[in-house]
Amino acid sequence: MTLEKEYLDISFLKENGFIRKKCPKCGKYFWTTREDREICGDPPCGGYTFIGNSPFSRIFELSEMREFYLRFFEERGHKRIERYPVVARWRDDIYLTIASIADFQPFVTSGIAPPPANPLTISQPCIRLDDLESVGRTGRHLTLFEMMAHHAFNYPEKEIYWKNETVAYCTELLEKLGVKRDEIVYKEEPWAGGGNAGPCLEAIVRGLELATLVFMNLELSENGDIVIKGERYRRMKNYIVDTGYGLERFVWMSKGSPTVYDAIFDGVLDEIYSSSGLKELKKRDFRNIIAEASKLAGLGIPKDSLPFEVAKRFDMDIDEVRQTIDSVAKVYALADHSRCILFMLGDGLVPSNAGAGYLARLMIRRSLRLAEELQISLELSDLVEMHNKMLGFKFEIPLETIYEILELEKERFKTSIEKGVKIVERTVGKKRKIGKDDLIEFYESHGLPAELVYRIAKEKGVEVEEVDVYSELAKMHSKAEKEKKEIVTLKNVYPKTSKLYYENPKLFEFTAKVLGFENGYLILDKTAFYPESGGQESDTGYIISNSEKYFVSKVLEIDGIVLHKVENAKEIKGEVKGVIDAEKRLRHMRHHSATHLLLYTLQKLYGKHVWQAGAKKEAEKARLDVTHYKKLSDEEIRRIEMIVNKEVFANKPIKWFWMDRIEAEREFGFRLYQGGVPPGRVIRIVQVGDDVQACGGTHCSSTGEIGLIKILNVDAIQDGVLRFEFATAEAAIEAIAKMEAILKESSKILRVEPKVLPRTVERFFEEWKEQKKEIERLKEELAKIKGEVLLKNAEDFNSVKVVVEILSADMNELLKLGDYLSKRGAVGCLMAKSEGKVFVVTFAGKDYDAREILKKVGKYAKGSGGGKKELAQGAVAVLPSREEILRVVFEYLARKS
RNA sequence: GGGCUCGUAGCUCAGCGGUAGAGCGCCGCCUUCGCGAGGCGGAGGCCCCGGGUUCAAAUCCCGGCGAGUCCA
Repeated sequence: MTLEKEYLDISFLKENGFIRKKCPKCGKYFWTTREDREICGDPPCGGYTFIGNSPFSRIFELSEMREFYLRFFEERGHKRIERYPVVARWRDDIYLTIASIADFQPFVTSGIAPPPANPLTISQPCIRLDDLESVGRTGRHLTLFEMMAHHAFNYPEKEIYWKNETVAYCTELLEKLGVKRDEIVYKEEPWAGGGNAGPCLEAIVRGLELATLVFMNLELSENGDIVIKGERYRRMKNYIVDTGYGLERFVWMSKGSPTVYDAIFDGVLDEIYSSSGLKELKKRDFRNIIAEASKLAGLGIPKDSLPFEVAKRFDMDIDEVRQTIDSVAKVYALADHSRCILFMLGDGLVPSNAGAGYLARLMIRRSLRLAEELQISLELSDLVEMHNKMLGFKFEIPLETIYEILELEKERFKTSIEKGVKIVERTVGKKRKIGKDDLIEFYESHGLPAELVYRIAKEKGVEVEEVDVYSELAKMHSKAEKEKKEIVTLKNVYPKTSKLYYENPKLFEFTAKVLGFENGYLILDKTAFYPESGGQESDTGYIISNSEKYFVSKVLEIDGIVLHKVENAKEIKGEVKGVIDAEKRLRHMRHHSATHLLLYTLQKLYGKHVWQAGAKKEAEKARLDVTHYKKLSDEEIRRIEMIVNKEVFANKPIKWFWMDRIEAEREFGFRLYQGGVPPGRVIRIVQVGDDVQACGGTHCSSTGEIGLIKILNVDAIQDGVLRFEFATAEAAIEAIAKMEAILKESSKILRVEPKVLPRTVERFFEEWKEQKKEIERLKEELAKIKGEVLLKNAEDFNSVKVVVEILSADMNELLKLGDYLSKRGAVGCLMAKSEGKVFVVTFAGKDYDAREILKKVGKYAKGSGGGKKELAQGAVAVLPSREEILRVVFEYLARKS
């Protein structure tokens, strides 16, 4: 089945003079009111024809356009919604908000939760890094853009509006902006993404795609009957109007500027140009060149051949054109990237070497490199400040924090490059030629762009293999595989388990009805057993059935059904009694409440960029991972410990209640979702002191019950993420006792008071080093003295001194002695019995080979070894007599001379 | 989350199975009226930690810890 008929039933199009045509170039269908229009006009089937000639009736700035759009839809019954953060904290499948619909996935789109309003309109800043390389070069790509949208969520029992209304709105909006109806092209293009799909119309005006109207009515399904882009889909019960209008593109079209960058970054571009160290950028006549390049890019001409085409048209030198385009592209990219960075950091992303934070670091480093290549005198923070002023947006993170992060990142990048340059210089100094593998290693392991390697190699006059490192890397990474998780599946269907612990976390005994028993897992109608979730470990305890006691070792939850893993049970039926290990549960509860309190304290002390990045609550200790851009000193950690404990001592109440998710989000914001986003229309809110979070865990009834919070350790698990390990109440006392025991034991061994332990240990360590050196020196001395004696008593072979001796010494001493003798031209063999084997050292002066002597000895006494010509070492299994060895050595000498 | 690189003297690093090295810095001496420069000499190493292989491990293998980097 195809989607074709989905387009044919849009009666609005037919009733308003649109006719369906097939583009002879791309073979796709499109709608237009003009009989004489042949092609769809979408690049590459045509080019931009609005540059320098806008179809709009007036010019719009970003904020004017945004307001115009939102008001247009407000006036047509849509509710205006505040933008969501660009960091998609409510999603576990994507790091960044890539579309307005991403705000409502997965719970709203799947029908589990209601939308915040219906229909609604929003202007959602989105970040897409897929086409990073194109930014600045094509004239239209941006890493951050605002997707203006109107959405309608339709359900089987209630439809808001569907295709006709959507196309009508789009047409009306464009006409209101001055676009003639016969300039509008609606191109059919099936859409798929994020597990959903559906028919889609692209609204194209003069070659530029201004909006995408998606009619999302399909979902991924293995046995679906509709195939789009190789995946199978089936129809959804609910269906969604998902539109996307590019704010920046609308502004661009209104101005008819050469590029989208010229339309939206005007002030910033001027600043970059005038502070640039490059001469040609300070001239303004290059703008025609750029306009032409942009138009050509819009025609779909590959970016590599752009300079050639432009040079042809302007009758210019191709290298000059290439250089100009290259430099200007860098200016554009820098303007774009710095705005993206403002949103990333402003919405609380902390740069890191892994995870979401890496994306921020990537953008910052690219920008720093661009700024350096352009030799601009402005700092990254200056650009960020300009964007911030122009936008007039409110960000959660204060600018001062953003500047501090940028400064730190700049320093990090600098040291990393300095280090890298050294590595390259070393390699270049050693090798004749730098190959493909070297270039890849430089980039992947040390973060060094190929351009830098070329430059250094050129300076040193070393050849470098000509390869496209980046496409090589892309090839390597495309092979990545995905793993599948294993999950427990149930044979029968059960109702959701009623969770008694939600209302009373101190209920440790209960009775319940058995609904099923599969694979050792017991399913009840209700339970007080807490299943593992939210980082809180599951309860353990007993199930008593017919006066038999079964151990419950693990509890988990699947789709609202709680599974109790019961040990050594064959069958359980009827009514059972559940008994929970109360001690363990209480410890979990204290750790859980303490985790909330610690996070709250950290956010209060350091700022809103502090987010939970993971947590685990066990009986002995708990851990909390948070994002923060700096490491903490010991003093700071002690201060945090003190402050968080004051919250404990203040004995503030802990409350939990159910709340409408939309209302909760409105009242408390997204900071609710520190531990992830719970599904459902109504969510459980836990208030620990002044902290509020969405949480399904079990908690104490007041902060005082936590007793005491002892921070055991803090370390960085990656750049930008700190891990706090801590313990509460009994667990804290246990942990402290453990430390104390270690201290006591250590001081007992040294027979000192714990408080002088550091000093004593230091003294011992120093003395140990001192004595080690002394022993070394004495051994050296001893070897000399022994050596002298041995030389005096040496045998003689054709005036070569031969020394063979069995001593009591260790390997080190034998070697020193052997070395001494060898240097004095003696030949021979030393042996010593030690540690259950016999060490052998042979030496041979200058004219013989110690390794050969060792071989002979080894053959005679069952052993092996090796070394240098002058001195060799090894071991043998049996200890021969001195005479026997002497004979072997003499035999060797006799054969050699 | 996954991959890769690196942990050796105070610093920058070499060595990559066979008795731990270089340059810079530090200390002393010579030279100088003094400083600098130069010359000579010296101090300074749990070769990140823990296992394993081997006659022998800084070096090879496995596991940790730490630093860096790329990708998702």
